[in-house]
Amino acid sequence: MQGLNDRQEEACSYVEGPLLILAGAGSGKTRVITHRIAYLIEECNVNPFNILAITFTNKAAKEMRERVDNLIGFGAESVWVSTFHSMCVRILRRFYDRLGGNNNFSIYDTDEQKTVMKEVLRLLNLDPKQYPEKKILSIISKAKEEYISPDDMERQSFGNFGDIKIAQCYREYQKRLKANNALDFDDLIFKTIQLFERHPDVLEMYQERFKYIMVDEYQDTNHTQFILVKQLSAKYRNLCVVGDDDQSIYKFRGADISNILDFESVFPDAKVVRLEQNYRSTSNILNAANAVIANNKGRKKKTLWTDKGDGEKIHFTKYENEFIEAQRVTEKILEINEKGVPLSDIAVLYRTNMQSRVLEEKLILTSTPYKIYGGQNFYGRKEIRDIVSYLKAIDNPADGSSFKRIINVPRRGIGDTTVNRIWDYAAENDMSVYDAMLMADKLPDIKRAAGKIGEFVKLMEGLRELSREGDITALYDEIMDKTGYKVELEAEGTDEAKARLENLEELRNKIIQYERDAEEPSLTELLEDIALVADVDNEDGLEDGALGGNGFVTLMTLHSAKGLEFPYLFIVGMEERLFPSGLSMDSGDPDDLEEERRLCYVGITRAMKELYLSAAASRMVSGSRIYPSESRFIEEIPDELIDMKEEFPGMRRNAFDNGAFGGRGSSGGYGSASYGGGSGNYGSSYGGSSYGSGSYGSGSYGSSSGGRGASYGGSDRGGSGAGSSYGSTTGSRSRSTTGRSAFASYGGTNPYKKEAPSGSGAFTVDYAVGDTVKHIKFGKGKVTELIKTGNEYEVTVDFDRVGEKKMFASLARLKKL
DNA sequence: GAACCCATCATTTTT
DNA sequence: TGATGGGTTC
Repeated sequence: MQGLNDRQEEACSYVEGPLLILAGAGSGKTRVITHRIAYLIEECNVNPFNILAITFTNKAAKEMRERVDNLIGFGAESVWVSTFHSMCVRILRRFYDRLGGNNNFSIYDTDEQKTVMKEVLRLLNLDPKQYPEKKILSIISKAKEEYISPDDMERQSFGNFGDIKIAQCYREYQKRLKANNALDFDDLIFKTIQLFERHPDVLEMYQERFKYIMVDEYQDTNHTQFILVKQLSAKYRNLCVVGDDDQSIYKFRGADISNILDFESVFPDAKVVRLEQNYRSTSNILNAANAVIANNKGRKKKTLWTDKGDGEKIHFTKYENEFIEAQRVTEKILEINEKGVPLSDIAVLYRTNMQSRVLEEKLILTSTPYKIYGGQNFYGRKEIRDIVSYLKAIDNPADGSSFKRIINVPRRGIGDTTVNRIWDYAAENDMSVYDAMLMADKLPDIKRAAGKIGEFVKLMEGLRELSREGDITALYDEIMDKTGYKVELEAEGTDEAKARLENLEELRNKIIQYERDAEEPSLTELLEDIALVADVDNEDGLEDGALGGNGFVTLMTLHSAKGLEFPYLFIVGMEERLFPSGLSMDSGDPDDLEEERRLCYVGITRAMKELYLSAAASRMVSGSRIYPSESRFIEEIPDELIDMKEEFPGMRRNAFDNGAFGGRGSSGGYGSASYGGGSGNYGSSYGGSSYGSGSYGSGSYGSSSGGRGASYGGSDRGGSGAGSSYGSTTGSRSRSTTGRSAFASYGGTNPYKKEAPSGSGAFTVDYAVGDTVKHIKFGKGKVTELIKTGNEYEVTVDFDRVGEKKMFASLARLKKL
């Protein structure tokens, strides 16, 4: 086992019996797992067929698959590398009938769950205001994660009225799912456990198959996943779990940290190996992370170390507000980039998605290519969901949720009333909605719409007929064609419609690709892939810079950064009540705060070379301006590791030229003076010498404080300088990433927004002089002037209400009328 | 069935 | 502030 340190080697060669590998951040965890698999096969003569490696995300599974294949070569393909969920689907597709189900079940996502829950609420005559489906679903999900059945729940309610109602919803929901021949995500695990419990022969078959089991990211497992692992490993007891309790950050979605903390009491003969040597960060960064996490009580003690040098100190700067914070972070990024660091080596992390917005604005302004991770994914888009629903309805005629989605899309004159009548009838008679539709003309009160239903059924029958031929691409084309979906979008002709058509074309490509790559393509399996693989787009993004390009800056939440690393890292918004979040502080459960601290630990340990932390002295939150103090996590970093600064408007130049002023804890004097009574009217206190006057003027951020007139009048330091130097390089790259995903973000509000294609500095407008446009704040107006300046447009609009305004097109977000 | 208006509500997210 | 969803109106 070349290239492994002693601890890593120990972890790899301990193969019999339970083993807990406590793998600190950056300690070469994946390496250990893959090498351990290799060791099992090559040194212990274990048949690869008998090895199971479970991960959490598809991405991780894919990565591990590749690494195992590379390391082992022949025979590697028989190792099962899988996520919990896809493993369970595979098992249930074979044996769900043993539980009285249909092996051809559909998998429901949150949207479809909501549809079902809405029906349940209607059926039980519950007020959706009192029982919001989202809340009920989350309670049910929690129950399922704890392996609690509807009966258990009712028993545990001890007569509490509300609880009983929820238990009833739970029972009815399961009933409706069953009628739809569908399972939700939690069911996948739940039903597998149930299958194993009720059918020991099936369990034993899998126990024989999986003699050696490895679970990655064990700190993220929930209770049912724990049960499942325990069941599978009960016979041979060769269970190796790998994780880091300090990186447990998913309690809110059911992760149970006690799984890892109590591993040794559940398996008293377990061996524990700690991987504490970090290969990622400088020792300053590491020591800061160690110091922060040391404040947590419930943890397995671990101290990361490295033989790398100290490196630079961690930088912390407190800025006046979130705009300046974003501004300065952007400038700093460009500064680092100019030294030859590709943008892909730089990331900005934040606690909440909302914080990305202001950063985005500054990055657009400076034409800095960026990419936001998180938010809406490809399969979440309306048009994709629509067509996928057609496919699902064809594949599984019992799938009521999918039918509900498409029955009137495109419009075919089947209204809610008709739909409700059919659905009610189906529920009352315990039949599928499709069967109810088949006899629509016999249903009471449906006479008028019966003909339309008949046509729809005929359409679906035709498509199902075609689907039997097995050519999914042809089926897709027929759906687009025969339903009129394509024609409708084409007729619309808007940019949005065009973008939707492009997305659908992308879906078609994915289908073609699937049919080409799959061993035995089937509609069922395709839909399964779609259900279980949330986002296919994110894959290539991060490595762009590694290919020699400049790449783009990565923006993401601290959560999504887990498992990644960046040479230059910014964490913004280090403020009390933002990070740690206010909710975690108020919850009363001290572990919530500890989880925030773990999140901070995860954040810090993402940094390899340099770490820039920042906070804003004032920030807009939920519509009002607040004045947070800096995060306790900053205080927890030892003085000698961190370089503390404050930059405030009046002293701005000093702050900038002289570097630090005021040591820690000196925040009192500065800034507070300039905030007057805290009325949010900070605008007047700066805009002084060093900054172009209109930089933060009214129009752009909508702060109604008049006075400045045209927004962004002056030239912005970072803006003009960087704009020209980055414009050309970025323009050419935008397309090269992944085509469609060249758009700046999947998240945000409008995935089709024309502005700000990441990577391409080229911003385009769809209006011209003379057009009537609408501004979100100023209302309607006429474009009187449109000047292209570099990558931007300066647009002048004569508004009906407020007169003439000059603004940057990328920020004004004008809509052509 | 679409266009508006008002109220409400605002962590983190994968499968 | 702003997005979103429900309800109302034409």
